[in-house]
Amino acid sequence: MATAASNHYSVLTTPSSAPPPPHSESGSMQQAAAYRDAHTLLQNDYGSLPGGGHPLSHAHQWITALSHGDSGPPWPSSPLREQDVKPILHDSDRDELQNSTSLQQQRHPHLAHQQAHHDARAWRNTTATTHITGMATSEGQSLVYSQSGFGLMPGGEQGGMHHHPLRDEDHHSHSPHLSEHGGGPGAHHHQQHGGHQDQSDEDTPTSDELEQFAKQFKQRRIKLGFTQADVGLALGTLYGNVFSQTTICRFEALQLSFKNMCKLKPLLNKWLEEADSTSGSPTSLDKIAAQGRKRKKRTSIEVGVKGALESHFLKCPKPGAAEINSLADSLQLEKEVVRVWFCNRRQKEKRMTPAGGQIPGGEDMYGDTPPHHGGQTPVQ
DNA sequence: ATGCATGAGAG
DNA sequence: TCTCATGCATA
Repeated sequence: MATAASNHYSVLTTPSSAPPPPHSESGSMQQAAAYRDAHTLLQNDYGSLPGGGHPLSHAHQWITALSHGDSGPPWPSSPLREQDVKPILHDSDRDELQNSTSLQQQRHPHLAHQQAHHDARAWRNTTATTHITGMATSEGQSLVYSQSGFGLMPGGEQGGMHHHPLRDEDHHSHSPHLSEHGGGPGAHHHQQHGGHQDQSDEDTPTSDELEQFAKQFKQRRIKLGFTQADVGLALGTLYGNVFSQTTICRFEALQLSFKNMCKLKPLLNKWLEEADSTSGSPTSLDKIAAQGRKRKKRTSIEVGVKGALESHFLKCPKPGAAEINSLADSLQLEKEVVRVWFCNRRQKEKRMTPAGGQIPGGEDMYGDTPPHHGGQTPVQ
């Protein structure tokens, strides 16, 4: 296997002999899939493990602030309309993926990071309903949906307004912990769909909206027998924007930024429609060739070192070059590794709530304890 | 599901 | 250099 690890970058899913729709029965070997020695066979097996098996111990949700006393949703109705999707094409894409013409049709350099300050919203912990009726038998579900929507763009964003100068930046001037809402008042919570639930794919969806959609999406996806990886590839086939299992997973787990969620929602929504419409049609669909890429092997940071890093992070989330150098030296890690670690750490802090971290009652490092909206069932 | 990594864009 | 979006590789 040693040799294998050097190349073949997954995506070998090409089981033309895809099994029939798992509609039949359900709840048979659900979690089994999660532990079966799958990776020995396929690597993209992970997609089939969600279901009733995962404990979701980490319980995502970015709670961070924004305890608007109003009934308004935690998220601001940011004017994000541009759904410029960025196809995954880095350097290897054009090399290895050049054959799959359908892909990357558009690549706006102006992706921009108008992320603004709406990533630290309070997602409600509504992981409930993790039930899975159907089951993704295997990743081999040769995506059975016609490519009807091929080439069509979501929301008509391609129309030409996928690009607005909106950009607030994170302004890391103050304590990085406080993210954007500097204390509440600055909070931007207004949009409230009081009366009608728009959001079909246009209009900025609300946090609640996204949450529900994500949940529904996951359920349907599983019922249809698709894995997260399948969906990711399907999106590429349908719109030319390939996404990885990771992204789909994060979407379902609501671990993306608000803007990002909004951007992906329309795509996933369309996919759902397609998949649903053609759920019975045996349309073959070859997947994109694997993307060979010589990526640096993931550095495994040992627990002890991690602890040290975390300690430093608590003290100084944004260490300077000097600090990083010192740390790297102390921990005997590459400077780059340390730097990246901090970057990732910050991102993590921004997106989700550190499991078992500062949520309630405890000491929330953000100086803002999110009020647990009573009403929804806790994680099941 | 998540950790570490890459890369684009802005400062 | 940081943030932010995204993903390979891995637990």
